[in-house]
Amino acid sequence: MTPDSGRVILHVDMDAFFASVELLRHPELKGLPLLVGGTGDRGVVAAASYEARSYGVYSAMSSVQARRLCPDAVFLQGDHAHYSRTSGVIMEIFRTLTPLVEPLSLDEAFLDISGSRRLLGEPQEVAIRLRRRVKDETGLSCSLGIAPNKFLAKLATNSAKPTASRQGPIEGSGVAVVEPGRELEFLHPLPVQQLWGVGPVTLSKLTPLGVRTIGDLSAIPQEVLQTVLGQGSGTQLYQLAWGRDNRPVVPNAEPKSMSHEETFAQDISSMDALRTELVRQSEAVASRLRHHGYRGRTVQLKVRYRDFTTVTRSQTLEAPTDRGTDLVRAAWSLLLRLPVERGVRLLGVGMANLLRGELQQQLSFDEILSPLPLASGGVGSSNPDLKATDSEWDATNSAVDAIRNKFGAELIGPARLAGHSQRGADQQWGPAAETPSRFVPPAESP
DNA sequence: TCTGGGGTCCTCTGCCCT
DNA sequence: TCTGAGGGCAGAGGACCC
Repeated sequence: MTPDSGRVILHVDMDAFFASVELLRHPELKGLPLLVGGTGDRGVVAAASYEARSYGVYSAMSSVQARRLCPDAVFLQGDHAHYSRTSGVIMEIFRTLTPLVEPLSLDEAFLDISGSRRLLGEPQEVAIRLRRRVKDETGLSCSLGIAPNKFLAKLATNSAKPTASRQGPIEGSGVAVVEPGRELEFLHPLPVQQLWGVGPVTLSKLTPLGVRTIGDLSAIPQEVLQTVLGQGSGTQLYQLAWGRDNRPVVPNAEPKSMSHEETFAQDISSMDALRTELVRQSEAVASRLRHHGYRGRTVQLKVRYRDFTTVTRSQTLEAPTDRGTDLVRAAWSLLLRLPVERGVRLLGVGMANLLRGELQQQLSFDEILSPLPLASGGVGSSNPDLKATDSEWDATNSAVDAIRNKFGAELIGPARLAGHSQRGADQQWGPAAETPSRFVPPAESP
């Protein structure tokens, strides 16, 4: 028996979500191998239809490799905004069941229905009804797992999923239940890679210990795992191997960081071009911070070189900020300390140490000693004698956000970005190809 | 043959202070 | 005054997840 007895956790995972959403917009593609993701040579597959999966293509595979394995696949540049809207509709359906809904990503969520058995009925019946409702209201299929905790519920979902074949998906059970008291019977035969936290590196440390299944892992003393994997990971994996996971379903988890990063179609070695990218990304992060009502203290810079070595640098500011100018200043000083001549493949800017809500703004020395009226120099003036104050920056940012909300993000921005096209959310999975691999008619607007 | 973007969490190291 | 131990914190990087 696990300590989780009494809880009823539902895990829902949409089947091939992005690909299925595209099939609703392009019904003529039904039955064909379909890939969604970054169509360029540096892109990756975000989702593959079950027909495409039967060729060995899976999500996170490089687009080049996916094309090689399945040259006839239709490859669509993803439309993140559309998937996000569809996800919102699905999450609202979940919330009619219980307020305890924790989205894991656009296509996955945990629901805690522990207290609702009398109201909703037996968990399996609840899951079957929910699955039918999602299908009726969105046209999309999902798989569900029910168990006494999150970890087991998610594994249960995997066992309920459809499988791939050249003829299309072979239906799974759709709903799988791990009954209380039978957790280990379900868990221990599974391969150890199915444990949360076991990736290639951890697997390579476990294999010499003779660990193949979760049951094998559970037989290793916890102290040995702590020695091999570290205190935290060793303890966590041992607990999971015994089916123990008491993490609650958290409906509104606060973000710990926000970032924006981009792989370029060609490597960049010019400082001027990198500065432009840095300004663009800093503005994007700052805009999101303000939109969600956060400020942050730690600015992070990420650089990936041509040879794929990746370095990160960070700087903690004296006061939290949500201003693009502050991010640019800190990120630029970090970038100046790195060699870029060999070519930068990816650049990223992020903010961590987030704080919520309006904060008391401390006056800067500039403001105390020489407050300048906005009209005298204007915000962002390059003349140091005409520097804008903090409150002027905040007022400007508010105005810019309002204009962007009303007319679009491209309309207004830093002078440095004038004439540079803004990168859209549809490049989430890497740069797009200049020409599509197969012609697909544009989707009609919803 | 390569390897996206946006995250979280953990570990290790070096520095500062007591 | 010097030195070492230990705690707290920031920074860097690795591993992992969807």
